[in-house]
Amino acid sequence: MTDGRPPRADARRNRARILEAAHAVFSSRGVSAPTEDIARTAGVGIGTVFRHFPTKEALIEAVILIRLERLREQGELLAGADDPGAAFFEFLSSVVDSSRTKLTLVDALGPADAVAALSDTPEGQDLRRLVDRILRRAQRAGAVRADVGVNEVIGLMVGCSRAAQYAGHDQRAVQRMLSVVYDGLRAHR
Amino acid sequence: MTDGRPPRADARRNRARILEAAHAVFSSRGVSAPTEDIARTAGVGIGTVFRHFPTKEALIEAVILIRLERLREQGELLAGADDPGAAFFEFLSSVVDSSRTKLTLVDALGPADAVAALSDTPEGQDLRRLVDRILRRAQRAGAVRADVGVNEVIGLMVGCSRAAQYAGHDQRAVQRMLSVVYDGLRAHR
Amino acid sequence: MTDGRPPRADARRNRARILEAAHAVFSSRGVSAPTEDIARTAGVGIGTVFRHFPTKEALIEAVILIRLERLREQGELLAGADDPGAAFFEFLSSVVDSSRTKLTLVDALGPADAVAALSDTPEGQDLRRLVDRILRRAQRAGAVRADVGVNEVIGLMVGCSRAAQYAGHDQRAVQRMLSVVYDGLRAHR
Amino acid sequence: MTDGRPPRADARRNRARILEAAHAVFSSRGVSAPTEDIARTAGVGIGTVFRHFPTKEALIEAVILIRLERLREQGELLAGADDPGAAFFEFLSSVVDSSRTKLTLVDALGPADAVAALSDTPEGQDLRRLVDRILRRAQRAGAVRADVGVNEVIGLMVGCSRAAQYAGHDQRAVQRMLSVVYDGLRAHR
DNA sequence: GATGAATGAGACTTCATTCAT
DNA sequence: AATGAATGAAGTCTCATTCAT
Repeated sequence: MTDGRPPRADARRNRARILEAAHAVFSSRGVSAPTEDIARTAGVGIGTVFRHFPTKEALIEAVILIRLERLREQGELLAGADDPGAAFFEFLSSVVDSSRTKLTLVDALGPADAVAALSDTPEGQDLRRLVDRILRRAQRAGAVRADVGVNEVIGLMVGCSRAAQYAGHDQRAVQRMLSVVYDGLRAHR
Repeated sequence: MTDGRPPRADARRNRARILEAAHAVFSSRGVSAPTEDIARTAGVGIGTVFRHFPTKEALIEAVILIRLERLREQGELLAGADDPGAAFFEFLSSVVDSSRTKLTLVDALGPADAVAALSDTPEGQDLRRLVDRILRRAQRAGAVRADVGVNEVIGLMVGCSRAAQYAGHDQRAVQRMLSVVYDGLRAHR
Repeated sequence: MTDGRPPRADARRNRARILEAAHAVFSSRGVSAPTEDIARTAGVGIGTVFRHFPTKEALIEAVILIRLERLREQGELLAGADDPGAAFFEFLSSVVDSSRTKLTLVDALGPADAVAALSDTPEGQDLRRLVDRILRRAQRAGAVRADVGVNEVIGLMVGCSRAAQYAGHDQRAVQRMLSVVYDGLRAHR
Repeated sequence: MTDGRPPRADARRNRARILEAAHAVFSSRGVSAPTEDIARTAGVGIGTVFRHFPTKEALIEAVILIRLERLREQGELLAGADDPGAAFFEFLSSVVDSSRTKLTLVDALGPADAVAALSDTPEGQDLRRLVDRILRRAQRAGAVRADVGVNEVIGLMVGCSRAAQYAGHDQRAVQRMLSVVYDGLRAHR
């Protein structure tokens, strides 16, 4: 009845297409884009979208979770890198880099919800733990000042993403802004 | 139509009330709040809102411009302060502080529009010039590193506002995040 | 602000038109008829319907309340009639007669809700009290058996309405069915 | 296609399960319950439901016909009972009793369709003939007044079912209402 | 100038029915 | 025969904007 059978091949394919389309549409036009457009982009009927994601919110969430997962994968690679300091800053950069879109990690949900998204969902907690690990390692290696915690780092990630978004195409400006924050994060004295 | 006569007293009063109401409503509930609610808060009919601001977008813009103006006033005060470095950082702090709302300076409009708002409007350009002045003074005084320009500073303001928004009520976290950025901004070595 | 001013003339006119249209449409095609059809019938936009009645349910309720009110008016006339027994049966007949439609007094809402509608709303309670009065008067006059109460009478009204609905156009059959129930209601021996 | 072969065993089993599930779901939640829920309750795919019953309406009809058939069976038993009057009233009671559900014999379809269902289908006509038989026997025995016919009796059954539905859980009220109608049906004077 | 009722496009969501697997 | 994913028409409701009062 409530079988654990794997979903049919076509269903899986459509689900992936919808997520891809949602990602594209949300990224370029914001989460307020009509669901119908996502369906069209995915090449499916709107009913199919709602079969896979019962509400629009669920769809947004799913797209965000994928983003979180991607970040986690990247972080996982860096968590064991030789140079803990370099790994930390590289991770920050990759987060910021992945936010050049209208669907920022957390902008999608209201600010309050954003915190929730990172605390309430297993994926969010995973990512949080990972950031914690990367951060502490860098701190132990003396590459990052000791008086910041995960919360501040995540906050700065969010802020830098926003700043980068603001700077738009001007990559040089982004680099300069990041270098300011990075300098601030480095152990001093 | 475009007679140069000054607006009637009640019209001016209504305009002010609408702007105040819009600020309150947008700040607490975001720009997607229905215009009708703003009219109700202002104690006027919805028709009056649209008479003063032909589209909702125009209303949002007007509210933002007021914010910019307030910032400019604060900046103006600091532009001549005794300690140029302190003035610079105080200005940053006041910008961040004024962003604890759902109507961030630039979140309101899409990122692209945001840049436009700061470049295209006279008010935006005024503010920009002011930031430039405060920044250069602090740099000449040796309080801020020389390799950042207005663009980066404004970008960091936006980013810090977002970060503060993210941190929500946790003022201590906000302080720690700001101290990181401020350290990064200070002249080093 | 929250003024008690009477609604504008055109609004009142539209409200009346919508109620009329809703009555007509619901009666002939059932409450599941789309709201759009009611709007079209009333000659207004669909937005106007929802401005006056925030949900479809509210519209249905309003239509039913009018029906209740009409019944109450008829009942009021009979409550003081010379022959209490005749008045009682006449009232029953008028209730049944008014139910030759797809919007029966209570069919509209689920059975449970129906009871609620007659108990929860002031209008329903008014009508209930009125039925009580007419019934008791007839009982005191010896025209109706003493062992039935308001609840049973209202239940029988509902049932007879349904039976009449079932019989459709065959008025003779309706008469015969009613005469059975009326005989049963008369005081015996 | 229309080969006379008997249906496969599993097909027959599924058909039965679907009808059972449809009965359960329609009874408790009304005919507007989604077909998908019936499929789930029956433990089959929705495609299977539509294979057996080409439209939802056909499914509703089938469920109703089963109800008619059950009634016919009960009636058949009573048709030969010793006391024709008691049999008649017992039959009425069992009809009313079987209607404590959201799928009343006839409520399911619009009133017009209901009559049709009882006249057009062989099952409906069978039941009608049966009611006729039970009624006439009771009339011959002097237990029921002579001036009512099948149509009125069926109409009263429908009405009493509705009245009982209205009374809901209050069985005492139901009894009192029925006693009124039964008294009215008895031969008088 | 002010009011707020009217408008209608468009958003989200449901569900009977079809059809590839 | 059975399955359940896909479909899209249709329904309810929102809200920026217009316009008669």
